[in-house]
Amino acid sequence: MALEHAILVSLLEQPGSGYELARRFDRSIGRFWTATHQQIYRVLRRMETDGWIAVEEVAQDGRPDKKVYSAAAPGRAALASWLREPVEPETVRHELAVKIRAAAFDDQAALTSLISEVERHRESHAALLARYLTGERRDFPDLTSPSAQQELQHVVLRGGIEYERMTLAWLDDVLATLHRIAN
Amino acid sequence: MALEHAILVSLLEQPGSGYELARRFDRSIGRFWTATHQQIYRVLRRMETDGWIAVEEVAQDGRPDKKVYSAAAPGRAALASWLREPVEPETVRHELAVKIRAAAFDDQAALTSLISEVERHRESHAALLARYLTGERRDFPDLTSPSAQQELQHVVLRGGIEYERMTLAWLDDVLATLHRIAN
DNA sequence: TCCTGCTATGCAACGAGTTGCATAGGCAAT
DNA sequence: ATTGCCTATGCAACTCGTTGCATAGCAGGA
Repeated sequence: MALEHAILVSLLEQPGSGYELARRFDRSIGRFWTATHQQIYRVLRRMETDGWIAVEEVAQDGRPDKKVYSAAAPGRAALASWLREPVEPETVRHELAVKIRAAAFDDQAALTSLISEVERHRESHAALLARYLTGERRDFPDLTSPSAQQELQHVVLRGGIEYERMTLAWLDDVLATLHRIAN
Repeated sequence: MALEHAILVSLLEQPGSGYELARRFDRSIGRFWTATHQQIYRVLRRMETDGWIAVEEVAQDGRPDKKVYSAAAPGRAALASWLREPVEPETVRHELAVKIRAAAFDDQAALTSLISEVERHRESHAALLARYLTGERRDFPDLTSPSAQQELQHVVLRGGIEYERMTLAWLDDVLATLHRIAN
């Protein structure tokens, strides 16, 4: 279980409310660990009960109040001991790959609809890659001596960028293959 | 939900028992859709109740009996309508990426233990890539006119191969970065 | 002989994750 | 004026996925 830990890392990088965390998970972190707002709120409450995080109620004008969370000492300790545990292999759930193999057992129409699905998929990966690259230029300009935190955030982002590049190239391969079959 | 569909595809490619399916999921399909044997048995029973698959009890000598499942017409129909639904974006749960960012908030010892974790991770990806490449040579020799099924299986495998190559390169980048920070 | 490991299936309990819905004020556009 | 969207938090019900355990026969090695 690592949602707690992903939240702790995010709060250490920058304190925030459940809502803000949910949006961060939709952006950068979310590509490595997805979570909905309900999940986040539930886990935040548990973490607060366990003393892993501290809360501060913040009144805002023009907007509902929010609870700003930040990592507390027991949370840091929990994160430290988790860091020393062995890493589990990443789990991938690639629905598209299953569909591609499924297309062998269906007709021409299914192939055509799959092609447009793959194209749509390709679009969204291209858009995400563009967003990553923009973020990289903004957040990681050439520095003579970046901090450890920046270096680590950057290498994870580079992983995302390379993943998207690889995926785009593979989707092109998939499209070429589907067209060859459908000809 | 796509475990049903992944099982259907696997049964269409080749009928088999729950146990055999579990092993297939540990091999090829498992890298695109993971499932434990308990999950598989539970879903198989549901699919049988719904008439998606047919069962045949097969006695074996020297081994326990097994139930060999195969896809039935309603199952094929369910697969066909699923194929026409929009694809959801793949979900990735990349614990290692979270740990790398977490390392910014811990000490030198954590960094050292993370480095050996990344190296172990790298080993297993290298081993998987080797297995994929062996499988590719075995299952997809140069053919003048491969079947649609072969083409589709092959393009999915190429995706796995490229994913592993990309991951290996990234893990090297991660190791270089971690060493730079630890120096 | 005992221990380990493989084939083969399954139950029970729990924890993780999803879906639908609810509240509630403010802002912007139609 | 009403509709729709954004911030902000949360409950309830459900399904999915994991973990631990159980059974049971056979094979192979210390």
